[in-house]
Amino acid sequence: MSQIIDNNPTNQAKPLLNPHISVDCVIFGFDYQQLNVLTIKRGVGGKGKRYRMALPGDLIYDNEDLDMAANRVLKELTGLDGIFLEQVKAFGRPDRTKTAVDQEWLNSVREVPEARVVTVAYYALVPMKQCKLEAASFARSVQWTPINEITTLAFDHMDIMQESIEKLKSKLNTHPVGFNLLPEKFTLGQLHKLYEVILEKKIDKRNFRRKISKLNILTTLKEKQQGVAHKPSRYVRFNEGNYIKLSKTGFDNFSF
Amino acid sequence: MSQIIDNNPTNQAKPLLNPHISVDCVIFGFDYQQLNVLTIKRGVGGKGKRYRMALPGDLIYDNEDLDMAANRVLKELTGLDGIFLEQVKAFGRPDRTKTAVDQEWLNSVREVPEARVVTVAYYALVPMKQCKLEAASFARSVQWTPINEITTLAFDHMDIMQESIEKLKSKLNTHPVGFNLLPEKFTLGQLHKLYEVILEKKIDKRNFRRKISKLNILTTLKEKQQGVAHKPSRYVRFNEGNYIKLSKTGFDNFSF
DNA sequence: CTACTTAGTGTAAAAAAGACACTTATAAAA
DNA sequence: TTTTATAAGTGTCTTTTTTACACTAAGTAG
Repeated sequence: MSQIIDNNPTNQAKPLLNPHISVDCVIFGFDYQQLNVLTIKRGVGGKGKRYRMALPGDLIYDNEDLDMAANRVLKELTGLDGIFLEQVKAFGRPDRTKTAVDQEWLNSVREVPEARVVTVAYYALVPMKQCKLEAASFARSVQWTPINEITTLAFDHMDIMQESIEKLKSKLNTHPVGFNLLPEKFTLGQLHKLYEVILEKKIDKRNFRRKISKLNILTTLKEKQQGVAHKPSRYVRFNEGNYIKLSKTGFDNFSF
Repeated sequence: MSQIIDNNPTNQAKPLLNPHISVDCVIFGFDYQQLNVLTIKRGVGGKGKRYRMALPGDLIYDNEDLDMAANRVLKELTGLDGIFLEQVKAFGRPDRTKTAVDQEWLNSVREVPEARVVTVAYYALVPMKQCKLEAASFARSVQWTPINEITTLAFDHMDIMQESIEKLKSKLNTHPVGFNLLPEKFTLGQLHKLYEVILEKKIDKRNFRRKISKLNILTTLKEKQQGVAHKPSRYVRFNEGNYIKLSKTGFDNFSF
């Protein structure tokens, strides 16, 4: 926090007094095949078919906490509340909004388009099927995009996405947060695939199952998978009680 | 980043357009006994002996990157450059500067004391002995304070410090960054103590030494400790080459 | 020369990780 | 109805890592 102002006259202090502050959200979804991120398309310049892909985000409101702002953006796009959401970090390169295309869009939408914008990035893990995507007022469209098909994004959003992916990976190695990407009932095969996709490596099936089961956070249901052309799996459910107990003591050495 | 403005007239959007942005630094030092943090004292109200302890920080300058601002604060206080410095996260509670004492100080020092201030926290690891502490223009004094003697700080600086300590702990369990808190030459005993102090637990000496030595990032020097009332230790030196090689492949399972 | 202190070292047991292959239940295709 | 294709589900052995544990050595202080 800024408890300091440089009031030494020999230092030419130039405190930045009118920046903008925004949040941007990297919203992850898993479709049982690959990892996806919610992207929005925005018109550039306001007319024609030109558009630009970006991460969803917004300026923070007066009296609004950063976390609240991120939750607001998330809810506006997906309709979902109470989602796993964690701050990544702040991004504040002075030139991060200064390319020609970025400025063109800001001109059409901001009162002070040249203002410096510091953004606070968040990542969220949502059960993809439960999302009701709704193009917010600011976006021409919202869509899930597989992460390896995202090659360019507005501003420094590629950096933000990349850092969020790294954060997700390391989180997965210390906390079993993958459940947040799955519906209430899921199969161990789906969870296994999820880990392989996010960590980008093959994981031995038996070793995976052994390790997960030792965590004691899954309840196996009676219900079986239906309509699959192979031996159906028993569904499991995430068991919050054990997870919370476990969270407190911590599971430092959980990693594949 | 803020690529979104809510231009839907039914939503009463209240984007925050004149916040302040600052950086705050949690600067860790190790005196071979305990973990210390650099704190500053600031006069409150401008007269008398009343003061308030806080973390060092400053408003960011125009055209200054966040990392640069944190490095600037760090250098101003310690005289040191090229120090291990990592962002923790942004803190932005709307009321984080709103207590009476906090406002009193802001009144004496800010043009817009009631402005909302979002701060970006950093933590730094410095070799304590190499610091030449210098009270910056904004601070009445600067001093090292053992972390367990810090009970109150201005604003939300206690939260910031606490989260920084957590971050340091988990960093130490995945990356051997502890070296940054020690001078160029040090002993394994000192490093051992450092781990015990930061992680707040006893670590078996032989197991500690084995694990560290497997990392292959230390070079043992011929030089011995002098003037100690016990068997002198051989000094070791951190071996950057191996560390960098190791950093790339990552040492996921490094934890005590 | 005695007392005190930290340095420095190895081994055995337990736990975790890694490698590995076959049977089973279902749907789809022949 | 038989065959084929697909993912589910399961156990053991080997290697690696972790943990627990105790004595001798080299210096200073008194």
